[in-house]
Amino acid sequence: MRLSAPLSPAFYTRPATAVARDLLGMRLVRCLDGRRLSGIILETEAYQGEEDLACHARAGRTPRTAVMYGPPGRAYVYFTYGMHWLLNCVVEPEGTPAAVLLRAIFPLEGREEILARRAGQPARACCDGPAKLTLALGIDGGQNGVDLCSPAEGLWIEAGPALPDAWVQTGPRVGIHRVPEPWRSIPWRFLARPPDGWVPPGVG
DNA sequence: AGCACGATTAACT
DNA sequence: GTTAATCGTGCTC
Repeated sequence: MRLSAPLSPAFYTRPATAVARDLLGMRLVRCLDGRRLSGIILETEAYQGEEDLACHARAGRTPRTAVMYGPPGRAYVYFTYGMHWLLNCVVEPEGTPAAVLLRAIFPLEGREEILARRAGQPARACCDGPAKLTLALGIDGGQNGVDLCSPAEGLWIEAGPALPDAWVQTGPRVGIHRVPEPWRSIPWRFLARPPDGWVPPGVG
């Protein structure tokens, strides 16, 4: 596939756990006024189906969850705690509500602007949380529903360096302590831990 | 119409 | 370890 091409719909038309694992190492790209910001995805969580009581789709199809019922490869951006925007990508075929939450990136392009947007934060901690990365990349409710398989709307995901399984840890999803078992403990969090000093290849 | 709570973060003790 | 900030959403009355 062409370099710098958004991942195709086929990538997203799969179970949330598979997409969540394979998104590790991919490059999240944000275009703002012609400037390109990007980072390597290092942490994700899978949310799959109405049965998954941690997934917003547990409430069925509502105005908020409608995007998750739509075509795969769209952004699902929602607002929480009265102040934070969180970015997901919709997965599974249309009609099947599922999404993958993006929780952390390794800043690459536009590092200066990213750090400026995260003023006061050390570089190491500037994008290591789901609400931190949306702030760092200028993502909010305006991006809800955008097509991540097209560069037209300034937000997409490209191929990046493959990360070996040895670097990937799994565990329970974060921040859902009120959710009943087995959903509270099911290991649908995927965290890449590259060796110290690792820098993604092919970047200037 | 009212209410409890949230896929969080930063700043506390 | 604890807690305030802050408001959309979904549920109950």
